[in-house]
Amino acid sequence: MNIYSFICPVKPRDQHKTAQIFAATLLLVRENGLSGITMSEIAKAAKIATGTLYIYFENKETLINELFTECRKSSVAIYFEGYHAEMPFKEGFRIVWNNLLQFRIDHFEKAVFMDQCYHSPFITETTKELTKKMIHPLFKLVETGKAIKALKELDNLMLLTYMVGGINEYVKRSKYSAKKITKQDAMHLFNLCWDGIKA
Amino acid sequence: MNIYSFICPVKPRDQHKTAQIFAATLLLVRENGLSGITMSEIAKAAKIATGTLYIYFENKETLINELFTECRKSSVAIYFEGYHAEMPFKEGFRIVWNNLLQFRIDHFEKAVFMDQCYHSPFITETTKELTKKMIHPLFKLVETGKAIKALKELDNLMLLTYMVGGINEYVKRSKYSAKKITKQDAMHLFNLCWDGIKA
DNA sequence: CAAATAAATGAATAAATATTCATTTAAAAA
DNA sequence: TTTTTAAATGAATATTTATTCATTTATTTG
Repeated sequence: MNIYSFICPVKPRDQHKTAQIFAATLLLVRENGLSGITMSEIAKAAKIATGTLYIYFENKETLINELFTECRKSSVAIYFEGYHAEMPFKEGFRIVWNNLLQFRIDHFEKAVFMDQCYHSPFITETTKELTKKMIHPLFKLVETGKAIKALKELDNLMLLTYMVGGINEYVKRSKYSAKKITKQDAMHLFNLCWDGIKA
Repeated sequence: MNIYSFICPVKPRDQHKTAQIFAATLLLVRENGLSGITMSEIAKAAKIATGTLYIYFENKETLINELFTECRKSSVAIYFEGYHAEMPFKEGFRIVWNNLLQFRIDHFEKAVFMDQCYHSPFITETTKELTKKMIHPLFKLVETGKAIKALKELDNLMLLTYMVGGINEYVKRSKYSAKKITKQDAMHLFNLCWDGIKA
């Protein structure tokens, strides 16, 4: 009997290899779409045998759900880097907004993957609920903004989707036209957003 | 020899049945994602035999490419309904904006399908180029807006993606939370957009 | 070091899915 | 009505892809 049986219900895994598998999957999804990936291709791209994949993940569904959760987690972790509640609201908002943009630029493949997962049959209800909770801090941010009259008194969802939607779409189209997004572009884009949502 | 051999290179098809197939595909993609559809399921949902599907479409790739093109065409056709170049700019812009929103509400399944296709391995370069040209009128619209100093002097892509991205994301999230979008919501959302992009 | 245990392999199998085609049914022409 | 042609069918086949497992390789323990 393994000592982990009591301490940890999950079998310990080589973190490096897990990361390799995740990276390979993201790469392939960006290149071929969620409907274009196969387990053997993932294994090949991760430089492991197909069988090894099944040591790390029970099946394809599990792999995709775990990767989705990991992507959400890592994205939210970045969103609030450098943010402090005591900052003037606009300054804090700009930091979060910039982090949102930067995440999508730096980890485009994660953004693409999460996008694709939205309508996929792979993501389970459990994963959906779990990852929904993770973005709660964003809702809190816009709520604060409304409370101090910095933002328009509108539905949270509306403010957030307008903020996020514009970034998403711009980064997506820019990547496809091989356009590099400059600091100045980012500033202009922020102003578009801010002028729209400020009270 | 069939008279169409010279007049039209494409075999004439029962329009009604083609529409049935398209509708079935859109329904299934909305429900199960692009990676979750099979040819036999499409046939079943369209109430025809699998073999019949292959009379209408050479293969799965062709079916999806033709449907994508059809979705783009029908969307752009709607965008400029009621718009006239002689209108005051903001009025015309509002009409197009509203049509964009309304299309995504009324034909959500088409929006989902097109979204999914973006990163899919099915859509060929030819289709991408073809459909890219179709959205040219939207670029012209924002260009006009800039020319008369109604819109900020920013990159076309930036203005357009910010306009479209917000709508996309809002409709998407609303549908998933089973939220009905009211006329008032639409007005608020328009103001978010307009306040952001106006000069 | 040898023995025992764990991890990795990838060819083989099972399951799912695209595509075909011999046959049937419907429509048009004679 | 009979003959000819076109359209539709869906079971059968081919292909692709998920998953398994007997075997090999690496690691840990005594």
